[in-house]
Amino acid sequence: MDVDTRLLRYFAAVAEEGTLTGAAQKLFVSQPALTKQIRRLEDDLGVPLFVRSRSGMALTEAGRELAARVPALLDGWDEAVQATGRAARLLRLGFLDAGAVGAVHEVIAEFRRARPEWRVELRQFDWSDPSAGLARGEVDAAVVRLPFPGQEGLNVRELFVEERGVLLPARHPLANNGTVEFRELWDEPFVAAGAETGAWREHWLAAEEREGHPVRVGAVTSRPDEWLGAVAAGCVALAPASTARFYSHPDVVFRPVRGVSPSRVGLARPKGRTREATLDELLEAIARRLSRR
Amino acid sequence: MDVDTRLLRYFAAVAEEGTLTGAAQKLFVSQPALTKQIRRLEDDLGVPLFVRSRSGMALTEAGRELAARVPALLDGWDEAVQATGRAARLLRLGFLDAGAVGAVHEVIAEFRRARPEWRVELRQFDWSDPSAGLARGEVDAAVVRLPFPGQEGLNVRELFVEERGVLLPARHPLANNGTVEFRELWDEPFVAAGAETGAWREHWLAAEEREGHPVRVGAVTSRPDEWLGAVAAGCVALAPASTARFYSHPDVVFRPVRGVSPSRVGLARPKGRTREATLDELLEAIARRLSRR
DNA sequence: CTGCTTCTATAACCTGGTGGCATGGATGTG
DNA sequence: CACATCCATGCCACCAGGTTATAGAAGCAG
Repeated sequence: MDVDTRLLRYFAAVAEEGTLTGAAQKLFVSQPALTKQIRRLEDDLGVPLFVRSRSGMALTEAGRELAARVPALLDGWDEAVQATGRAARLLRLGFLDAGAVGAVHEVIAEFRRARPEWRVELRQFDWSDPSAGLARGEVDAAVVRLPFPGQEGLNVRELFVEERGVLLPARHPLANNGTVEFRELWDEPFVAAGAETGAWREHWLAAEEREGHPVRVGAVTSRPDEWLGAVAAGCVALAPASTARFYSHPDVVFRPVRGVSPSRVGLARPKGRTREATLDELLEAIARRLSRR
Repeated sequence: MDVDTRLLRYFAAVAEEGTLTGAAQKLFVSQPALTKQIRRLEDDLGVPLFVRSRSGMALTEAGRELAARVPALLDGWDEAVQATGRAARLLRLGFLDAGAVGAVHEVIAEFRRARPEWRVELRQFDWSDPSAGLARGEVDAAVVRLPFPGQEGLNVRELFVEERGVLLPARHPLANNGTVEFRELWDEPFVAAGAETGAWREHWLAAEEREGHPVRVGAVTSRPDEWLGAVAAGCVALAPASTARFYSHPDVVFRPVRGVSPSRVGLARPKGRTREATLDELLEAIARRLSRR
């Protein structure tokens, strides 16, 4: 019988979490999708894995047998992926926005000179996965924005802190001010990340700094160009200061904001994985460079 | 990064076989499908796994690393599937045609009385997989028709031998004869299994008994009802004698044939897997009953 | 008892992955 | 020089998997 490792991750998440709803949030998928997948797994195996109830999903005996084996299988696969990367002398780095990556390109160029036999791949991820590919094991390490959901399962090293400002349509009245008070933005329509990103979405809507004032969501997007487009079309969005340097749009302006917490940039890698010395070397170099700011 | 175990089996087959074309036959898929899948695996990993040449596919260093780990992962998964079956007291048997299964139903009924806590699931597979689900690990054991491709990788025990005859349209001139000479059928349009089944297809077209005379394929099908339908519509097809007892169609008749080898029925199970005592017990009972004929 | 909350299940719809067939291109071989 | 044997590509059909919206069941508070 064939399965996708994705399905195994789903199963493991539900087994651990005990509810579909909860697991769905951690996995960045909708609850109905999980319902269907878990049911399909049971159908394929011909064996019930959970007992459903109002309070959630409890493992059956067969489910416990499976749950006992799945983590090792997933780890085994991740290790195999890592091994092919090692064999091919490839290091994969994930990132979300050009701002956070900043001087990383220079570090990589130096690294390349020092270790010409290695290749470094820099992959950009969209905001549907705030872990920049780490959650799914698609990269060896990632430059991330803290905080994000799933962070606890990773090894995260904070690098630096950056003020957040706001992107405004060029014609917006506040676009003339030097600095904007966050309070003035409370009733503006915000660009938000997808609902599946939970706390990450909240953080970029600055839900905590609103003193209970409700959020108006004007657009939902997960990619930088759509994001700028939405602002040009009349929405507003919080953004780290570096955004102003790396992205630009004729009808969008960036203004500092008083009253929102800063954005923290970190370097993340999987927990407790076998260490690849060359990767450590690169990450160390990146950390040194970025922390300096 | 997520993969389907199917993709891993594909990779393992190509790695072992050394050619896409050859592996495709063993896997019962088309060669272009394999080409695409292997390429996708390489793209996902961001690492080339094979070096292509006119003579086939040679593993790269990274490919060897992967090939060294994949079998263990696949075995691990199969074992996990088996474990859930054990925990749920479930035995899965695959079969292809009602004829070969014959008295198995009675054996199962007896077994059920003796071990009421166990459940036996009898699953029918179509001819796109002559191993009746064993190749993909979908069953614990299977009643099969020998020979079939992939047989070497399994533990096969021959049970009995059964003459093959021919299914003819009722209005066919030969339908009046008592026994048909196979030679008389050489130019008839045959119903065949899909090209992906290789030697299995050949065997049921009796390619070896034609003394080089070419085959005329009148229809391709993988399911019993389509198969009978094709015969009713004017094709002919070889079939084991038991077919006459288990399938019937108003416009189709069965006649014995002289000059084709008989069909051998066997009981197959995965090689070198941990033995489940209860499964052994059931298989032993089936073997005893079927061999008696 | 009623309304709210918190679970899972179902329905309708959309998209992209996966496979099949037919065909092309490259490269040794009789 | 034709042929056989590989792998790659283009086009098409289908289904698995996702999303949103909504229903259904069951505790819990007033």
